[in-house]
Amino acid sequence: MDDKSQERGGGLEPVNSTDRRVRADAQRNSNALLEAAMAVFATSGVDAPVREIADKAGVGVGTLYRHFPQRSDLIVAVFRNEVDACANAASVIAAEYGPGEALARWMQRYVDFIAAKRGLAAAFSSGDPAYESLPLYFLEKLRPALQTLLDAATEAGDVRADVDAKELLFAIARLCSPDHYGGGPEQARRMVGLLVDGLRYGGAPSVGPKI
Amino acid sequence: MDDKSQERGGGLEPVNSTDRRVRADAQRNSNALLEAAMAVFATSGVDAPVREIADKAGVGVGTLYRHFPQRSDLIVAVFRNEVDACANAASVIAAEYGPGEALARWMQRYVDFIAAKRGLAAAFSSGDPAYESLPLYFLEKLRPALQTLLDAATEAGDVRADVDAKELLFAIARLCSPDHYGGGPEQARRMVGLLVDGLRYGGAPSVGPKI
DNA sequence: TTTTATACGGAACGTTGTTCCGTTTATCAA
DNA sequence: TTGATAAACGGAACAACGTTCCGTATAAAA
Repeated sequence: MDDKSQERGGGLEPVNSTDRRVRADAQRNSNALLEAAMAVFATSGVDAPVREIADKAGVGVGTLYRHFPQRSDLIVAVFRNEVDACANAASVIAAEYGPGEALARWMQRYVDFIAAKRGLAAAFSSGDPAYESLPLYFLEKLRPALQTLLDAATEAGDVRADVDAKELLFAIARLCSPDHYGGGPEQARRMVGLLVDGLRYGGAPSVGPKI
Repeated sequence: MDDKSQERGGGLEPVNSTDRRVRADAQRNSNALLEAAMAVFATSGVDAPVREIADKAGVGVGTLYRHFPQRSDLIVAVFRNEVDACANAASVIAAEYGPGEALARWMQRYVDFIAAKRGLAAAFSSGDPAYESLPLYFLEKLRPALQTLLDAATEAGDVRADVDAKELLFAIARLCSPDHYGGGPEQARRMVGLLVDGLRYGGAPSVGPKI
């Protein structure tokens, strides 16, 4: 909506172009609130009361609402934060492992993210316009991350070339979906593992179905 | 949980085996509440306040809670009611049209139901144990209804034989899912129409992929 | 009609998201 | 270093919600 959101992406330069600098305690509290919200959402779910988050951050609710004018803003911030973390993990993992292994490991990292996001997913589908921008953000951050891993693995001959990063992201998200009544989270892991093996299958030789 | 739920399925014999008969006003109010809830949920969504429903039914909140001890009970009742309506529509439509046409028409009826259920779907995935029984109810009511239509259409040679009713139900539900970012409800209709055409395709001749 | 179990209505309670405002404090100019 | 001041703080207060409670009204049985 409005662009007065200061440094939502977690920037570390608290300078406000025309005004004073952002006060140190404000920055500190904002970070504390984000961390507290992350922890509370993880333990008590997204429906946890804001007071619980404010308490955990050691601030009053007034302060909470100063930084996150609505409850949904807090949820959005946590989501974007975790999307960023997941996207950033790609380059870290890529620096540590070979292309094929890196791809597989990041996949599982992504599954963890989706599984954690599960509680939030319901909120996103609630029709609240506050969450409208999230799918786009999700795609813009995660697609390039995965694409880079895919390209590297493809060039190394570890993985077939005919897979679309976006489709892969959504396919995995669906595999983790709870609509498969009866299947637990380990089923999701198995399915995703299968998917990754499928990617590896057509690695160097160009066999297999070329849809 | 407990089985003191009197006549949840909409039975019309208000006799309580060992006690007195159910009071007429109680039955009347219960029906009024169910109808009001259906209307309110359709217009204001499942998050509509209970007072709004009580008002629409011309009843106090105390009466509402006498019939539906928890908010979720009201949602469950509306859901089951609409599942019943959708299931019952099958035989009505079957009596009015030929097997193939009946199948196609009921499909669209089912799509309408799923679309209306959309708001409720989020609540079901919320992990609230109050909704645990719904998927089973959904399947137990709707699968036989679709199976009957499918059998008739198959026997008439209008439709191929190698389709599972349960899978079809879930497939359509997924086609109507909002996760296909950007696609509106008309896209769902198109996709389902495509699916129905696919069923018709392998009708009398047994060609086509036999997965 | 009288009786009585039952259902009714809506005030009242506890918990939520959100707002408000008097108080505190980090920053800047002197 | 030291006021001045804009900014941020804390938590009481508010509105709206789901839910409970209980005095009152009433349909059904005697």
